[in-house]
Amino acid sequence: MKKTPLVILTGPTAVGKTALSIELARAINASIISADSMQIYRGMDVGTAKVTKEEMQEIRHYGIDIMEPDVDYDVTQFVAMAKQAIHEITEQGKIPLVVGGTGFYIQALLYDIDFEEEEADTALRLKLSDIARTSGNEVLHEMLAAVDEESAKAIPAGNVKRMIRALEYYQHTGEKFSEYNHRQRQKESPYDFHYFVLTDDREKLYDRINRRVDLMMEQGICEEAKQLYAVDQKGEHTAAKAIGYREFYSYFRGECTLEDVVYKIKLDSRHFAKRQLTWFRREKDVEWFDRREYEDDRQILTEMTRRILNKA
RNA sequence: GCCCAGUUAGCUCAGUUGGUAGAGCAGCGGACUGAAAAUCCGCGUGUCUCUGGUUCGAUUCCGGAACUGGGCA
Repeated sequence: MKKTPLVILTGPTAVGKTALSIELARAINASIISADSMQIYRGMDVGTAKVTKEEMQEIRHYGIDIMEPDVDYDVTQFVAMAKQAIHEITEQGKIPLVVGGTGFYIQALLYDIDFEEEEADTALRLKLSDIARTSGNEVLHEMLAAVDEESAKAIPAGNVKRMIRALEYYQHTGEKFSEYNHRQRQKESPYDFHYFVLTDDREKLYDRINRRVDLMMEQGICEEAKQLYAVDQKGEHTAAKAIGYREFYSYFRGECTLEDVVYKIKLDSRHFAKRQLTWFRREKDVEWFDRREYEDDRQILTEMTRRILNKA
């Protein structure tokens, strides 16, 4: 059977994915699926640099504004949503275009990672994180080593979150997490895809990030953060972990100045962009588009379109 | 003009009882398969302001200069 075509457009925060994605969607007759872990939340617009209605034009967007910030979302929900959207878009004779900076989501979708086995076990996660807090990370690490040596070797004792997931998986399935991972890694993508990663000179990227944060301040990111804070004062939900929002928490509590907040948002965004780049560098089959090698978006667009249509 | 303090990594600063130096932050690299904008791991050579002197040896002690801050006129 012929594989479903799929185009991915990603890259670090602030490289200019959004503007290009609209142009690309028009050029290849696509609908867009957002692969962004924070743009799914309503009321978080300027801080997530969300596409506006005007920017969208006539292009249909999936996966934006589908959750309230006090409800948690995760990869499994993303994959389910995206698969449904791909089906729908393909039925219409259009190409699904995945756009967003959440590499983990893209990976899970692209290789159709199997998440069926169980529901997230919040109670167990809490219990395990309690153990780490009261008895120390080493105890958790030893627990993991006892059932899954390979995972214990791969996950440092400092990384409580990943130790918890490995233990959770083992408890629920009786299979070692490392074995499961190994199995998933073998998977071949069910899609006939292009994995475009947009990048740029590091200094230019950081400049753009810094300037964009200043702009966000003018556009009312503070008000949005205030609303989020009102809903989730403790910052327990995933949405409250978003860069551009979480930095306001200490300000609202009177622990720092607004200047400190701006500095921190810029810093966190730069660190984030760097992590994204690390992620994409490791991914297989990506096609890099370095802005330094092209004169403008027009040229990049032409080249992307050429590659997509040549294959089809 | 005089007196005091300072000048060490991109930034803030430690330190060397004289044997050419180290933290935090920044920056850089990496991991990641149900929290992922999350979480975690790793990487520190720099004219120790310049210039004379003492010394086997000075970033460290002494003299001078420059710059910065504070004080007195």
